[in-house]
Amino acid sequence: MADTTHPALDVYDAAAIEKKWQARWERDGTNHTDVESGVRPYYTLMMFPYPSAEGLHVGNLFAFTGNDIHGRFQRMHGHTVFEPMGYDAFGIHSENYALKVGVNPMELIPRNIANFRRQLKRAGLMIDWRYELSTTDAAYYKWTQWLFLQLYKRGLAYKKRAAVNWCPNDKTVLANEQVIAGECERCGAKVEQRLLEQWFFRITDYAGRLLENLGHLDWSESTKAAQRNWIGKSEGAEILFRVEDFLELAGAATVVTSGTSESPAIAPDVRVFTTRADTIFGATYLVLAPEHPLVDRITSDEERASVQAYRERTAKQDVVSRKVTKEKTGAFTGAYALNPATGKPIPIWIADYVLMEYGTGAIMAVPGHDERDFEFATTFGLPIPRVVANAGDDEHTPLTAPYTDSADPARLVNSDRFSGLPVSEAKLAIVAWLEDHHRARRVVNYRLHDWCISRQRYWGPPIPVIYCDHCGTVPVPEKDLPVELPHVDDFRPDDSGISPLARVESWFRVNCPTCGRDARRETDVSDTFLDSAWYFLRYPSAHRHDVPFDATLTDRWLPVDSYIGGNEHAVLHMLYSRFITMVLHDAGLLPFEEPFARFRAHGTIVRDGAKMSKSRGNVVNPDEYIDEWGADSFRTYLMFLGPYEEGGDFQDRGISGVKRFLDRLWSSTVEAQRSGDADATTMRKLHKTIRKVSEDIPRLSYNTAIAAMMEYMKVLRAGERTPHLNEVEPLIQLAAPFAPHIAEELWSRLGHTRSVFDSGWPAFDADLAADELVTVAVQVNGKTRGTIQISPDAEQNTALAGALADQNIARFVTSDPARVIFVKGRLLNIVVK
RNA sequence: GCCCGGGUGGCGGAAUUGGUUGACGCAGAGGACUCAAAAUCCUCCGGCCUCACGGCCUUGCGGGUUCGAGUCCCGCCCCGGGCACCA
Repeated sequence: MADTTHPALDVYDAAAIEKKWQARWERDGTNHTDVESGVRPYYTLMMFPYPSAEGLHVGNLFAFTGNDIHGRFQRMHGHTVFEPMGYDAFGIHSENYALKVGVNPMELIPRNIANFRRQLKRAGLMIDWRYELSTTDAAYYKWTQWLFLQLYKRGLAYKKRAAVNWCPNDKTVLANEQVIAGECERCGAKVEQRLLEQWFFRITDYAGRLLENLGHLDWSESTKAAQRNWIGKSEGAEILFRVEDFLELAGAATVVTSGTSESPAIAPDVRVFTTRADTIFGATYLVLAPEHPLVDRITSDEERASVQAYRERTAKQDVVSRKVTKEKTGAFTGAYALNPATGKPIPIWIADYVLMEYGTGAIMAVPGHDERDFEFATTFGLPIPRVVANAGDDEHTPLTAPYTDSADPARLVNSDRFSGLPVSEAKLAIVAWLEDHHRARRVVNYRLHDWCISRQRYWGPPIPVIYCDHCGTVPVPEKDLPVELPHVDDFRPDDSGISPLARVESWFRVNCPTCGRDARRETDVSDTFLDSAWYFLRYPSAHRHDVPFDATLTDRWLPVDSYIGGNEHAVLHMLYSRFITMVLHDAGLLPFEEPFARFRAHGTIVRDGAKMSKSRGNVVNPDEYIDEWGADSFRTYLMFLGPYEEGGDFQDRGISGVKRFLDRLWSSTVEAQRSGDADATTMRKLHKTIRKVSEDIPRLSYNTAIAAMMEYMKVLRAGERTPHLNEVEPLIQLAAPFAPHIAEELWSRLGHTRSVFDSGWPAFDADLAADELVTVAVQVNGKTRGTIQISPDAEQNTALAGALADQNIARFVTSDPARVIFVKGRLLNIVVK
């Protein structure tokens, strides 16, 4: 094919020119990034897709196109832009599909990827395909396993037996993040509780930093808010309650014989966490989580049977319904503790509304000022004293409902010498007072849990650990990585809670790397979120086989300059990525601790007002639309249908407007080639458009940028005149990020030999954009009564004179103006009495 | 319950961040071209009143601040998303 051959002479043939330019870009390496030494590197990243069998989703394309426009815009501003693509191909989703069709994901995934690649190439994205990666390649997951080892080395990976979320349908453990309202995020099955040995990452060690750093990240507010919620910081105090009459309770004999380091002879303290230390005078009982380790020691003989029964009952209950059920149940332990504020004994109960995982697993119950405690006290007939009063109340006003306000008018009552203090002051004063007696300290708690990364499944990177009877848990030496995932015919999970890999003896039987004796591999694989928690580090170094990420390249390209993705990953993926980055930073392997300098969450696309779903049959298949309208129209329409960060409504009819715009761009260029005259009005509009588009693209305000170009198109084509080349050329450049193929085609037809993406960005000239006359709105008493045309820098007097010359305006000015407000070039408001 | 978004014509959505509400597009109406249709091009297009000039109303609801409020403040209602027996 000769370069000079144009697919059609004067008609915009999208299919032909898109094919032509995709081939050209590939041949010329137009989209190649000089990763080693390109000037002003700019890393635009989009969340990599899971390559499903259904093919590319419009949601993906919406995200990628938005990112691509931003990247192309940066390139036209002289940056070396790196826009890589990869596949998040491990995980339950792929595996379940593979099970359904009965084909090993090792065969399935490459097919899906090939289809994705084909679709992505049709969309005309500025991807450097030489850096493509898949998390399922051993060359990639070798380093995912390496990452595990780094965390292990630093004491951040540990194994514990824990009650975990078990999905009976997918037959695997789920992270808390993957349980939505008590159901499996993937399949919707009701999640159960199971006790299994699991690997965890100590993300809770980083809770404070993960929260703190959010303050200075340039991210979508919604994403930051979601992370804040998830981390769930709460500031309060831990207070010690001494168990009363402990010796009597435990029985003197027991105490003497078992007087070890545990020293049961000393009455134990119950440590509680509270954010309302101010209400301590109203704490009339304590509640421990049923699993609390102290329960056995303090339970009296009379209550032992009922306490035991209650504990067994809760243990059987699944994690979910325990948290959702609001009815208060519990059992009295027979023990009492001393309230350190009042010095009075209060009963100790156990109840499932207190969770062992949060705080200290024990609370001081203040039924008067906490809804849950109020319910509990009501159920069991416990006293409900008032220790906080509102403006109209006093210490005698009975409580018919819990009073939980802590804002201003609320003051302490019935609280000894603290009575009368506002809540916030009382909090500090009471904690300080108890602190002096070593009965309290200020504490910060987080809702965040450690990250469970074990999966009893097949389709993931094996966790690189070996168990040896002599040496214990031995991490696989780095030189032995990757621990390759074997091809297994029967990869179905079962109820055993053990990974399918445990059935492959030839694979898991190994020699201990330390002592050489018989040992066995860990048969669990790691969570997919670990794969995606570091992929952005891999892209620039995708060609390096000796290191996960090259120091020089990393320094050049990271942190990511612009990250775009869906808010469905606001918590999981984005939080884990930040955590992993911080860990690597602390290990001295990265110079920064936040991976994404700027993040914008894109919105979701619905169709005809309804969420797209297979069952509803309203899923947009990109291939069909690209076939019918061309990628340029499709891309531009996706960007036009709503504000990028909010998404929008995909309506089939709407795409024609965008297509018409591109048609007109085409014919205007063709016409302009047959000469034409430059025109001041058009130039003025052109420069206004350049300014608008240049401002809108960095803000991801793509819909208004396109609207601005359409507006310009109207002016350009107004009347009988033929447009001038100087009026059209810059428009081609402005449109190029949105519709790259047609832009390249028209650009080359105008005689340019280099890509439009290397042509720079049209300059905005304020002088050329300046209006000769502006329309000023004239109001009388704030109501618009007309407009006047005046010079943009005309003063108030001129404007007023002009306004009063207008009959319709003048008739509302019934007396001398009491006041005149003038906003230059905008508005004149005449105020009359 | 708490935390983020959002509510503007028949529809998708604009609005210089306190200054002419409805840009741009879709749908609709009328017209030009055509034997005709498609395509293309032009005009109109929030509601009510008026022959018209023009007037009144209108940004979820109710108040307020201001010369002026879609935009700011107070109190509500509804929709989408996140968190939630987290002490």
